[in-house]
Amino acid sequence: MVQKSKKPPSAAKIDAPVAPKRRGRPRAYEPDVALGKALDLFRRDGFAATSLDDLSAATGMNRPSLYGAFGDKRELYIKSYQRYRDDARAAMVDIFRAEAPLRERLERIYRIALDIYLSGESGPRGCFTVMTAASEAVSDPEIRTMVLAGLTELDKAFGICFREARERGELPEGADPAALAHLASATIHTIAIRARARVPRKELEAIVKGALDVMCGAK
Amino acid sequence: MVQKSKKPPSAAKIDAPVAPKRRGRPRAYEPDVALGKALDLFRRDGFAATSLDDLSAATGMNRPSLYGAFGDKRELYIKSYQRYRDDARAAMVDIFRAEAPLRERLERIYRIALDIYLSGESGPRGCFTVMTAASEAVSDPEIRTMVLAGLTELDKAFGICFREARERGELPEGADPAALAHLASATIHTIAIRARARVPRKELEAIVKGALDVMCGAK
DNA sequence: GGAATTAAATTCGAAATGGTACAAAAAAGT
DNA sequence: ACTTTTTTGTACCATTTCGAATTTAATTCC
Repeated sequence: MVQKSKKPPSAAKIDAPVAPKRRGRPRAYEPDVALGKALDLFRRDGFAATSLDDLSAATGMNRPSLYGAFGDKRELYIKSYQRYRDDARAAMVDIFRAEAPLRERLERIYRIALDIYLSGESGPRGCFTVMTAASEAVSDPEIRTMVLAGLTELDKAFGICFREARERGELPEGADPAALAHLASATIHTIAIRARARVPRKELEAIVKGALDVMCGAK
Repeated sequence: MVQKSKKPPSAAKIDAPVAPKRRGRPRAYEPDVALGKALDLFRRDGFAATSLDDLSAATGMNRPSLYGAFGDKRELYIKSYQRYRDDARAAMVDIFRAEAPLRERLERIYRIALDIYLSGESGPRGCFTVMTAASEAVSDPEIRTMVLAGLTELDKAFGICFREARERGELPEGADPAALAHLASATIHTIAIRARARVPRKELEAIVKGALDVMCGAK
């Protein structure tokens, strides 16, 4: 116990996630899980219909703590949306990068999408971008930028899929990857909307299958 | 001025829209235009973010009058949505019924859709079904029913288009009208969302063109 | 002209909302 | 033990919100 000085600064950069020995009273919440709860609420009810009291109850943080940790309601909304996009991207990026036949890749993407849209205790939660962020996008430039980034990111990911597939001969020479990508995104959007109207998963899967038949050629 | 009695009751049934000689103080507003103003607000801001004061200001009716004429906020919202669907249907029904080549019919439908989604003084208004009604649909069964009706109505109208086109030989035998109809609806949905994010009309038209190329065969 | 009827306009009230001020609490540093 | 720092928890405030009660105005019927 003689050498009880601070851990060698050489490892300082490495174990950033472990106890940073903060100075004051420790937090009674985990910022990440709290943000997840906030995200759930915003997804279900949208920006305006979600009150700070609701958020406070869901996160277990009282309002001043919420404010201190995330800023005002709008900032919390934006951070929630950021988190949603990060999660969605993380869930899909491996599939988009995978070396697999076009149809299989797309099937896996849509399976993930349906998982995201249909989960939720109090009904299917749909897609944050489609359901609530797009609404705010008209009047809020910052949210609009994020929505646009989300939309084009998806378009591009699909576009790469189709371009690679064409190069591999899975699609006819004349196929237009950009147009197909927009259709693939459109299919994402339509199932997000229908999920929110409680269309059962079976029907959504049928819609996806029909779209895949058109986009990839009938199986 | 001798024969100043009411107009002959024989014409009563015919000119229903003219003065019905109501009993009390006449209305200071036209219910139809007031509902249109309410619709505009709900489309722009959604249900929760639209206050009765906003609605009162926009319609020129004070709150008790609003309440008396349309019921509470939720009823007004539902009536607005009803009105939106009626307007949209009216704008499209002739095109859907028209005797014209598939591609031309679809082009006209999408032109109307873009007109609807992109209009609005304070930014593009998007689609009521997609932007606000679908959000409410999770928790409100009545709204959900209307949303589902709107979605399937569009699917069916597109389905008829594609079925007729196949019968006329405009599509290959193996084409699946139901799947194509879902893609056509999906394209409606995706442009509604993108319009809301202020994607310019030119880009939306390009997306539509690409979708048409895939669905109808490149021109 | 007066009663009846319908709607407008004013006003009220209870609850909820977003945000903040301030004191108490829990930890680390000295 | 005492100070410093950070967070919690309570209470508060001004404003907004939805809804309704009440009064006033405009019209038709008798």
